[in-house]
Amino acid sequence: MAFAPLDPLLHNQLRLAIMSVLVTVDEGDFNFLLEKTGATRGNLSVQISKLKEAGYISVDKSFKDNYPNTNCAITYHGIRAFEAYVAAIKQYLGN
Amino acid sequence: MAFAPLDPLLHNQLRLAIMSVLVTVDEGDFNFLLEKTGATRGNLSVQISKLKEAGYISVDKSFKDNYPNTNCAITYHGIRAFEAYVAAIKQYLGN
DNA sequence: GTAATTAGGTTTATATAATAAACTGATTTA
DNA sequence: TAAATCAGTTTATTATATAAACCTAATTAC
Repeated sequence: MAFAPLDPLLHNQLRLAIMSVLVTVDEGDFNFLLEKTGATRGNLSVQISKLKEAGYISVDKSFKDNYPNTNCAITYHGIRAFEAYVAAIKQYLGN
Repeated sequence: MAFAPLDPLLHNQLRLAIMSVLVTVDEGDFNFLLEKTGATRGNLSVQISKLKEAGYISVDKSFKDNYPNTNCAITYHGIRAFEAYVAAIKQYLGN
């Protein structure tokens, strides 16, 4: 039982938090994620981009009440990656 | 239930693997950790130093059969930190 | 006996990454 | 119309992770 490698994209506090939120709600916008994760806007923006680029989440940008609105949803691929990460890191945690 | 911060020292694959091994065996030398973690010597050396500097492990360097031998053991402080990390990251993993 | 190899590590070089600070552009309020 | 707010993005800087190169002593091969 060697240690499985940890997906570097998910082995980051903020990106993992984003995925952790999205895996339960299936949809959430920028401000929702901001509140749930406690991140700064800049950091959240960057990490959303990386998750999108990897295909772990889908990002829909539109306008809502005259303001830009960035809506995020986890993808099937993202769910699989998240589950794989959870299984992998549990090997490190004992029990 | 906001996300607890993850101890940056433990939120690293190799350092977490080292701690994961040492928390179960209580003592292991460089080659033992090398085999268990699958790391390179350089990386293992660096990460052992960081864990030692943080007081998470104690390191005893001696000679064994004419060769240098680096023996590592987890400290009480290290056990506490590991347990705190486990509790914290579980918040991210769901369930 | 000395050259090459192995053992057990350490040091350093570099590339990547994480994060906050600064910026942008539109909207609303004073 | 000036100032403040909203919703983000871009960039600049610092830190980090990792492998490659290096080091010293011991052993083996010739």
